[in-house]
Amino acid sequence: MEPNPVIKGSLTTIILKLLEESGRMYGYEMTRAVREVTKNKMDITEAALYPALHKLVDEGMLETTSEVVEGRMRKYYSLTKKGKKETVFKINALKEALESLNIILNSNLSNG
Amino acid sequence: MEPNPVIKGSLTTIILKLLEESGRMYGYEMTRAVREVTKNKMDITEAALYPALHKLVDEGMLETTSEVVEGRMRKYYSLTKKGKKETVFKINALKEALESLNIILNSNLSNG
DNA sequence: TGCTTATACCTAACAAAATTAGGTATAAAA
DNA sequence: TTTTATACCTAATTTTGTTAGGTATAAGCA
Repeated sequence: MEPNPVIKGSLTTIILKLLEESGRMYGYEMTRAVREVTKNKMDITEAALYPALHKLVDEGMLETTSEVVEGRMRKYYSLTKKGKKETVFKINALKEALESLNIILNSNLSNG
Repeated sequence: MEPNPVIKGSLTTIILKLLEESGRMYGYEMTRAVREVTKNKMDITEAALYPALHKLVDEGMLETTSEVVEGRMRKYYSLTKKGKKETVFKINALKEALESLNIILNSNLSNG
């Protein structure tokens, strides 16, 4: 059973949501957290994740601090003030979009 | 209140779902149907829709019949046998992906 | 009559975002 | 010592949607 890819366009919002919940996380940790909470059904790939993280930093949504832990580098990301505001909007927009999509996927035109 | 864009990657599945429900529809009708069932919250643009329809025809998922109704051309689309099978898979995959996304958006790591 | 709105199809150029397919490096386990 | 896990990353390509149009008919309004 292969995992679903991330629904396109939702990756940025997923990142923001994870950071809103956790305070700070590093990239690799995000990939594991998503696998875990979705029981391996969703997999965010590192090749999509890292560029998305860098873009959010460029946009002023995230800030980073780097640490070396057990001989390996970790780059922690956290929300900036601007990022916190944006997170609220993005999550609401995505939730609304998901509701619309659910209406279509669950509609039964012949009965409704 | 501007409508949400379609969640990227879901347009194909939306088309298949509409045709599974309705049997046959034409492009313009699909844009109206989506607006109506979602109460104007989702808007599928014709510039995204028509290329997506053509691609599905190329892939053998849809077949078309053209008619002139009230002086205007209508191109009706319906699912092929292959398209019907594919529709089941695509809808299930998208529903699973939405469930995973909902888990993340509704997760409260501090309480869970 | 002329203008606008609704219906109905479409494409080209561009941008955004993810995929494919790698690469580097350390630590731990087999 | 080879593999697995951790941890970062990029380049080229593909997929998909957006922006910004175009064509044409019919109906409604001024």
